[in-house]
Amino acid sequence: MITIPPDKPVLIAGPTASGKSALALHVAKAQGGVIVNADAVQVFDGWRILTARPDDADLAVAPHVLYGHVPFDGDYSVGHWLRDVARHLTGPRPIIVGGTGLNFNALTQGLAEIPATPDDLRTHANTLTLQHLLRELDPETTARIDTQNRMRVQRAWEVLQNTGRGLAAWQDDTQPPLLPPEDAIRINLTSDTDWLNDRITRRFDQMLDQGALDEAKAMLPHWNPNHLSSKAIGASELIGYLQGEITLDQARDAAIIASRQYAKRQRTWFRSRHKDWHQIPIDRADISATLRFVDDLAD
RNA sequence: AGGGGUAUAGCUCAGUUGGUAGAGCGGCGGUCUCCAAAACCGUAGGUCCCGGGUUCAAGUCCUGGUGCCCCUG
Repeated sequence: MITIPPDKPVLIAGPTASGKSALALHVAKAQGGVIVNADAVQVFDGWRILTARPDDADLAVAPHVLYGHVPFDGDYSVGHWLRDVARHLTGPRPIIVGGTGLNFNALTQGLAEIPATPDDLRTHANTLTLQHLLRELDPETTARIDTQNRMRVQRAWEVLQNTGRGLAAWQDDTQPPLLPPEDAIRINLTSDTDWLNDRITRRFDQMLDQGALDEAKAMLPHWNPNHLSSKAIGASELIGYLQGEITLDQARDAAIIASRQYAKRQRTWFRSRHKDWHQIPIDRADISATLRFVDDLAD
């Protein structure tokens, strides 16, 4: 049998459509545990098919947590996730799976504990120009961030405004991680790019077959591109089709391209940050062979 | 068959009064400690359909051909 130490959490990271969830499910089925979502978009309700959230059959196989537990119009971020995931580190062995690198980073490397930005401050910040934000930043922080990246600059500005302390100073005070890397079995799924791109295409068509359009129709009355859940790849594309702005083919192509680009970003992130994780080439092994590989890791 | 139009980067197109070419998208590489399925940065691609001509010089003008589109029969 599989001999993963029963108490060590399992971390499974990999690009979109690489088969992370299937692997997590197999591990859970074989040796128990709770599957914990580490994906930034699967936490939201709504868009279940489009975000490839586990279906009823999956849920029957193993307990799943942090999937669809946030309203589709709700707010969420790494901080929320870290607090949520903390509650699942003490019970049955968690199998933490997802494609959001920032989440794994916060979990295993730590995240500065900074008071949340109040809504009205965020709203106000949204109206300011990049130049204005930069002008009011502390030099320490300015030197550390990408000053051309509006979102990073605004985040830094909000922190300084809200707390009176620079983001750099906060980051320097980052506490030890909730889950040190060595305390977890870390699996990083890799694959040939062409292989994955093909899977991305097939998966989107599968989503359409499974009723992604009906899902989009159901979401249409509530559609608001500003909702975090609206960032799900394919959402704005399918809504655009339903609103007659583009053809279904165009929506499909755009969604597939966006997925490929997302996968590329994930690959870049994992390549640089998950160097010391176990690398599993998922495209060169079937699930059972991969499971044996996982099994070997624990020896 | 006749008339008109068009042919420039993988795709859609720009190229001013002739001075050997650009953009957007896509591709590829990278950054990123609280919007991360986000945001951002960098980079490689072109025998300008083919042949001939005018000219110091042609993507740009003339001519023959070919492909595609439209109109008329």
